[in-house]
Amino acid sequence: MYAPTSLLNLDRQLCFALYSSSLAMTKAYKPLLAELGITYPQYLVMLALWQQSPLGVGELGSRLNLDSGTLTPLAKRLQVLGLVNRDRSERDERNVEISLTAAGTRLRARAEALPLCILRLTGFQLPHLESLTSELKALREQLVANSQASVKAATRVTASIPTAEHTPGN
Amino acid sequence: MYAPTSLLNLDRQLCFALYSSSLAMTKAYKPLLAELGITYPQYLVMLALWQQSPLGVGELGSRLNLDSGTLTPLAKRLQVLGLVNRDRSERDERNVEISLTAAGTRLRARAEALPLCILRLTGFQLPHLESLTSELKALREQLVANSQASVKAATRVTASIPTAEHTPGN
DNA sequence: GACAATTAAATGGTGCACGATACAATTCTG
DNA sequence: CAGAATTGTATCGTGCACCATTTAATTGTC
Repeated sequence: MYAPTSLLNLDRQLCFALYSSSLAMTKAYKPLLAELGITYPQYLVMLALWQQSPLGVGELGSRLNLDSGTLTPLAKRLQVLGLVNRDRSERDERNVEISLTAAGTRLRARAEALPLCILRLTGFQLPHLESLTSELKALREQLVANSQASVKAATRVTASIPTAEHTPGN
Repeated sequence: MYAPTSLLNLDRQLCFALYSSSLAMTKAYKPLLAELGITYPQYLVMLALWQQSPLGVGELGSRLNLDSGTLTPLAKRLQVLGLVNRDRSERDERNVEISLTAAGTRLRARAEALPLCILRLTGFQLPHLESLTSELKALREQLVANSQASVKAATRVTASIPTAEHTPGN
């Protein structure tokens, strides 16, 4: 059985290009991160904390677009590694603040070599890499905004909650 | 603690842009695929099979860049859903052929609406989407080729297997 | 100031991804 | 043609992602 080219062709799908290049990127990082003793999602958390520490679980989640079900166990593993602390906020006991330990801060120096290693692996020129990065950021924002709009529109119908604004017509 | 802009800045990372836009894409597909009763990786397998069926596990893996540890249980779930068959090849009993059932073939018609739905969610023009797709494909190929080269080079050193060719000298 | 809504994390369950290993069928080699 | 290497799947263990639910703390309201 064979189907000719169509809109469903695997190699035409943006979704698949995104999916497989993201997995390939993760694999490219893996041996480099293994030397630091962390996984790829753990590295992303460290990147966020190297920019600002401490960060609450929720704030971390909104920066990385991950939820507490992902971040709670991940942060616990980083804690076991001695890279972060997890402490309840005193002002609001609901909040858990993730902060860098001394070892976590020190790790940053060893991580600084990574961006250049990866740049080389891509074979891209820096400006090209940067424009691709910002295009993907724009794509993500579009998807998040429009997906939410669709869900909201559906909710509005099923729950019949009247609202003042117009929904952008899917 | 606050660190100013640097090469490690989260929003500058191509890896993070890829990672988060890929997850956002998966979430955008989720409600659409829920109506078909399948998950996103299952959808990718179906895309491959709609192009050609049957496909061996290995062939499927090389098209999707996934290994048997991922595909075997995934294909079993598709089998439980009644969308595919899994049969040992008669010519070579090691091979397991994944083939569409009648229901699996029928599902294609319902999936044909998806690409346009997603195109709308991206807010992109079709040519823009296509160029981004092929750029990501090129990126993936670069990463796969260069990552393998690095690993090979490392293996060559540690195992001291002499070879004739030069390794691209990162 | 009790009590209902809201908010923030944590928990439990499912489905990937993937490395390492195991196992069986096939192919290669002497 | 017997044993060794190779090949193709399956299995197991770990670590995500994410949904739905739970629990605890805070805020809003009467």
